[in-house]
Amino acid sequence: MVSRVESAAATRRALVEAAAELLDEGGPDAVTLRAVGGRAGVSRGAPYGHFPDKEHLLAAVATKSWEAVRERLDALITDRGRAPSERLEQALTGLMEVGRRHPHAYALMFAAPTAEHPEAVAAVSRTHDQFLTIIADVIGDPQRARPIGGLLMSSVHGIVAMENGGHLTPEKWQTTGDELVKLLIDRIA
Amino acid sequence: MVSRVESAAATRRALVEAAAELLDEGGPDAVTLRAVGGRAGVSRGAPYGHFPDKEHLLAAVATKSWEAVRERLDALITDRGRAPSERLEQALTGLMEVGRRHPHAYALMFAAPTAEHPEAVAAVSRTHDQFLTIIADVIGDPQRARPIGGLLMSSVHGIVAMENGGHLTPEKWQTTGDELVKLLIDRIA
DNA sequence: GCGGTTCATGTGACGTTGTCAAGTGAGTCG
DNA sequence: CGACTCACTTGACAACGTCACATGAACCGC
Repeated sequence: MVSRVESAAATRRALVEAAAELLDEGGPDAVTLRAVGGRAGVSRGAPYGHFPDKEHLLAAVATKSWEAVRERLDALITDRGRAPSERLEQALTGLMEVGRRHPHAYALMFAAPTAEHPEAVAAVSRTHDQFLTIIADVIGDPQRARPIGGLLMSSVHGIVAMENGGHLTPEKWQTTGDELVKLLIDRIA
Repeated sequence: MVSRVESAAATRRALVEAAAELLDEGGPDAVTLRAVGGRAGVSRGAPYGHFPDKEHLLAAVATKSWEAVRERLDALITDRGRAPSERLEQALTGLMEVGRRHPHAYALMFAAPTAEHPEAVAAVSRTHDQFLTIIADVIGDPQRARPIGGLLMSSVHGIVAMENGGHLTPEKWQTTGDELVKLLIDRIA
């Protein structure tokens, strides 16, 4: 019923999910290989059968998070019932939502992926491509869409990062992240 | 000549500087209390005479970095030889420059300062105020300057963060961080 | 000057962490 | 059914943050 390779793949999935859960619940310090193994139902050394080191496990978590965002964008692109501008707004606010709901995982997604994690780099690239697809539908010229897309992506990320870092206090800036995204789309897209 | 409190203050300064140097040179993993003490010329336990724990030492590094940025802005504001718009551009590109030259310290500056570090929060607030001063000189209405300032600050931070994380590749977005800052100022300020 | 006090620093120790090497046992195949 | 494979367990080690205690020089009242 459960072949050996299937159970190995299941363990790998369980390890990544356990790491993601621990990251969500307790931040980076809570992600211990011992805790990850424990939650996944294996021992502390088991992860080394699936990942060369802790960094690669975290890269797998980042990859999974990026893939989840990409799937949201896929659904958005497939849904032909919405106007392009509406899709763009939903794409950007969707990213902000992820950053708010899973701040630590979000920070991990935007941390520098060392060149030793090609799968993470590929997942980021695929997701960015979907962003560009959505943006190009709003901006007619696909040549102009790329820099505009870079600015939108960077700006929204900055807003989320400032929010999560506690640097975007309403008292200081007299505004909120949501308002800034609206203002951004208004001025840029 | 060197009183006891003076030498203690000097040691504290040396510890913060050593931590900042190690952070620049080897990233967060290189900042161990043993290495910090060693570079500052004291033992591994000496930092505990000046900081309750490692986190507070890092908060002092972040505070110092923010103060350095604020001093740059102070000089920019005092310099009456420049047009307000030029001052704004220099303020934003100056922040980007800091992010490029000291990526790890920059990341530390924008990490979430827990409420237990009021000095760090105060340094951030003071620096943001100077940003707002410069921005208000460009935007006439000081009421409108605050949200605009929040958007500019967040966006530039996002650009720097994307750059440092390797997520702003020219091939993908057909642009650079410098171009995006220019585009941002053009559209927003 | 001088004895007692204060306090920054040095040192030994402990629990935890990431990591590796050796061992183990269940699943797999001829 | 026997030998092999391979994911997993366990023991061990160095490094880390942190604490308790020891030390010695700078300070202060006399």
